[in-house]
Amino acid sequence: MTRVSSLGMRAQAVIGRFLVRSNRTYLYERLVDGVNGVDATTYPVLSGLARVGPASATRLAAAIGLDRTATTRYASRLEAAGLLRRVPDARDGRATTLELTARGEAAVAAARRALAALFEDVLADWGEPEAERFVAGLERFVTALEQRHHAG
Amino acid sequence: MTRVSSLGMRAQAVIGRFLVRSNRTYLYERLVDGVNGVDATTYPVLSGLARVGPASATRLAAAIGLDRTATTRYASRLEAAGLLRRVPDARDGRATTLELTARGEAAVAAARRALAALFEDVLADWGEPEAERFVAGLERFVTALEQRHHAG
DNA sequence: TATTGTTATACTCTATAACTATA
DNA sequence: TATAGTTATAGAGTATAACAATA
Repeated sequence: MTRVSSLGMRAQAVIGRFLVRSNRTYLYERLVDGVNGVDATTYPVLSGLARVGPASATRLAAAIGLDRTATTRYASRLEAAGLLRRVPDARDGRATTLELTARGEAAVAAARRALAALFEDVLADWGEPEAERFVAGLERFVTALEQRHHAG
Repeated sequence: MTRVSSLGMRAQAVIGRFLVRSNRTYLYERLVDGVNGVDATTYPVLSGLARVGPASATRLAAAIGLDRTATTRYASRLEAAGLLRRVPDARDGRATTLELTARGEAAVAAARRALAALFEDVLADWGEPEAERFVAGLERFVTALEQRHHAG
């Protein structure tokens, strides 16, 4: 036996399937479908802002794993679509705070509902405790992965 | 209560975290780290070919969710690196079959082992039946998602 | 005429470099 | 001098269009 058990191999196989381009594209399409002014490129900015709250472009960029120059450009698109606004930081003349407008909040909520409905549908024929255990497992798994990532 | 339960919302939240760019990049780096001649761009072609077996560029492209023109170009890179070869199709003069070389097979195996080791590590402090249940759940979940996708 | 592989081209995403204003 | 935001630029990925060869 090698160090890598069959469980690890099964995990990499299924996660590999999950991460293939066609799947990601499918999920992003479902996510932004019918949400005006948002696409797969700008959604991470919108969603990240909803997650961390009002923030500077630099801080938001770090949170979503994107360069600050890309972040500010996508923020401009969302601003043009009326989904976020820029407000000057009163305590630092250099800084600008990005924050969602009411329509931006609504757009995020709609996108999340659409994705949640899809997953709800997928889990519909699972036993309730089974589905609950699985989602809890996902939360634990992703959190552990994030920690490993941030640890370097 | 809306149609979207909190479990669906929890699922979309955690999968959203999993799919963020920084996480995907991290996984792809781990995946191809130290595997010569393969990067995040060409890996899907290599891996897809391992999954479906020898195939034409057109068929492989459909399997990995990539355009056939991109597929054939990335295949050329992998060919130059000695990881796959092109063989003419005896029954159809237009077609070319892509197939992994021995080194290509070894590269895929190495990449998969690297990713499996990471996941193994993440799951190491889970109870064994818990980890097993979770991976089985993932397999069921991803399969259901793929079916929904292919259904349209 | 349709399809396969391939190349030419154009578009988008994203990072690095450069610029301006403020600390 | 360093940092925030922004814009200019360049490199990479990927699709559409075009082409040659074969069905």
